[in-house]
Amino acid sequence: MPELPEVETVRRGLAPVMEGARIVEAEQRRPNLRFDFPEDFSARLEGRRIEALGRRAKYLLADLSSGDVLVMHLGMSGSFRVVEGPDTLAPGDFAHARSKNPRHDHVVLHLETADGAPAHIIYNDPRRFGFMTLVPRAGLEAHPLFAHLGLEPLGNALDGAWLASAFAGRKTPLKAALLDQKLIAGLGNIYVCEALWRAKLSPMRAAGTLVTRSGKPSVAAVRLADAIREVLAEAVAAGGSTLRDHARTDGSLGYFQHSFAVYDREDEPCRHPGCRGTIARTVQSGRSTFHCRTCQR
DNA sequence: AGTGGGACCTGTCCGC
DNA sequence: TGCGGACAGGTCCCAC
Repeated sequence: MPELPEVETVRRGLAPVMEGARIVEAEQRRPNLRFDFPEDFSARLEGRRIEALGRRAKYLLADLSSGDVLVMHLGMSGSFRVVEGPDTLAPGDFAHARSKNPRHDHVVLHLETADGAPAHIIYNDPRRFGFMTLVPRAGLEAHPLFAHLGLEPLGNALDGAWLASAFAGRKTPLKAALLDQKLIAGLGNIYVCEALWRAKLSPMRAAGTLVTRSGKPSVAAVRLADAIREVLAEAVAAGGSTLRDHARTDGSLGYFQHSFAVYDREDEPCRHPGCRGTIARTVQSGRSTFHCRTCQR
């Protein structure tokens, strides 16, 4: 599920249960996901208290009382479910509590919440492109996973001037530049397509063309920065997008997919007022790009 | 520097 | 119904 809005939605679902909770048992059901788990994964979790659950780009970060940070990435197909109460998967559980495919439940954190109640956090990931690891808080920013991560797009720093300077001199297409986590961290295929459509910019246009000769940000750069912030904020407010699986930790669905203007809308009419174009699907760096050739320039 | 391809995995959908 | 191929929200690595 996971671009920034989906990861933030997951964070908001998990935080009320995880923050302040103690990890009673960490059940690791296979040796690896995308990467091997650390050898002492369970031992470094059990008995610790979760002090806060944060997010950086598409990573979830659980601060532990030990000084470690539990780093979690959902890959393409990772999801979390929360089950409250003493029995994890008892027959009487709500439907969402049972996994559609329990064989992909790879990690289960058994918690005692801040209120002293039992709760269970279940990580399911059919494709196993996600991963979890433990990193000391002190060295987190310098860790290879984070050292080269770019700007957080919902922070205050992303504006036209920043975009124009970050993209200056780059001949790579806007689509590729926006997907590059070293520049902006958190965008993925869907929201890049959507932001470019909102800004009426072609995904094929060279990223470096967003700068004017005077060095000031172009109108296009300002439009794009605004579009990125708006589409992400709206998607977060909608609980993210749910394409083919549960997005949220209580089993409910995000609904931003109903607001897609271009993603997965090949051959459908462009939604910009007055535009008679239709949405085209092309492939850029091996991934589908959806855009309107008529109004995106 | 930039691009294209393949790799990592499983599930689903579509056409024959 | 079965089977093969294409495709999927991410990222890394290698060859040109």
